[in-house]
Amino acid sequence: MEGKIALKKLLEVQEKAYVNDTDAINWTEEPSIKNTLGSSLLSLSLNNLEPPQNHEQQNLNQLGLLQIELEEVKKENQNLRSMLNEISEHYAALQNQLLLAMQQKKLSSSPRNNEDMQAILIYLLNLRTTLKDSQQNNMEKPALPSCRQFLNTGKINNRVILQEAKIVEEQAFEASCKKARVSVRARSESSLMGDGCQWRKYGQKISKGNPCPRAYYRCNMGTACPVRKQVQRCAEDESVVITTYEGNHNHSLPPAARSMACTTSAALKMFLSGSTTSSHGSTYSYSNSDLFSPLCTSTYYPSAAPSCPTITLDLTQTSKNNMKFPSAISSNHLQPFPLSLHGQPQQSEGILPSEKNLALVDVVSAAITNDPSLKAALEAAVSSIIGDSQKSLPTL
DNA sequence: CGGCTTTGACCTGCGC
DNA sequence: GCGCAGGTCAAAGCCG
Repeated sequence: MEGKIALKKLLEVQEKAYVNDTDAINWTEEPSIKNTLGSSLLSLSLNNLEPPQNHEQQNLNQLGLLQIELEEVKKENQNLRSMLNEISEHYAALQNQLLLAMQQKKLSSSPRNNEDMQAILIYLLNLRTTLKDSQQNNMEKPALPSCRQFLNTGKINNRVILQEAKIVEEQAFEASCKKARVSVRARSESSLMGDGCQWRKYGQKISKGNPCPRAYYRCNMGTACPVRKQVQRCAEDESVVITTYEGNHNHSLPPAARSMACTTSAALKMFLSGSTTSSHGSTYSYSNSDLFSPLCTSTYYPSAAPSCPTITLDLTQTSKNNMKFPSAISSNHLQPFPLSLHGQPQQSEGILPSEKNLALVDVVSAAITNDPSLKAALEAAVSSIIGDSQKSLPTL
């Protein structure tokens, strides 16, 4: 009985040691086990003294059993320890993976990491190509730089390539701006849109399919300013005036002209950036939210000259909604944007201001406070349709 | 008289 | 090459 108790205590101690995640137990040095086992064996041997002969043999047998059991427990202990180590290793590995994943997620939001990712992609592509080539040509496995080496050496090159690509893109955009034309459709009784620039008429033609003549104007503000514009009434709706601008001003612009320039420039940028991904097909339309929502729409109409892309800003919907802009309101009511591409005529028929119109503009101005693009669009619309009431109105 | 508009002629590009 | 349409030129006319 005492031997069983001693063994039971031994197992309890061992179990306690595992639960407390203690190190290996030195069974010979552990005092509690040593004492328990010693006293148990002592009592066992004392009890077994009578009758001495038979009991001695039995005790020896029990001791042997205990030793065997002890060995088994030791083995189990070792197994459990190895399992614990394995689990600990897996836990550490998973923790590292988690940390890595968190770091990657954090870095992926930065432009620098995008650059690294591009470099890594290039590295992987190079790696794949090189391995493919070596496989196809039955070559030996080529010496490849490590990803880190590649990043350190190739990142600079990749950066240069990216910068060059950006420069080429910007140059292409500037070239497109010079060639591209911006057309503004506005509902107006006036033949000309007041935009702050001075224009000199140099020609007039009756174009095919439109009984209304087309007038040709040249910017008269700067010396040899290359900007030209065409003004023509819409054949379908003669209340709509189509004004087309071409070229860049080589002089400073008044605020009203800058407003229009801002809008046309923004529209042109949007169009040109969009054209890089969309084919120049039949009709390209921007949704209202793209540019001027909800006051007007912007639509790309295929130009008569395919080599010269034209974007049309359709401002006629504002007038459909009784959005008549009072002539007395200067575009300075709204902050002009410091962009310059196009400028526009000053001559326009004035529309007398009214309190209703003023209130309307105030409401709209308040509505667009948090929307810069809408602000620019409204500003342009105001400046283009208001015109300069002081100027006389030429007839087409 | 100077600046601007008008208007017919001319030039150029494109399609057939 | 020819015709057409769009774009430009320049002389004449108009206006302040």
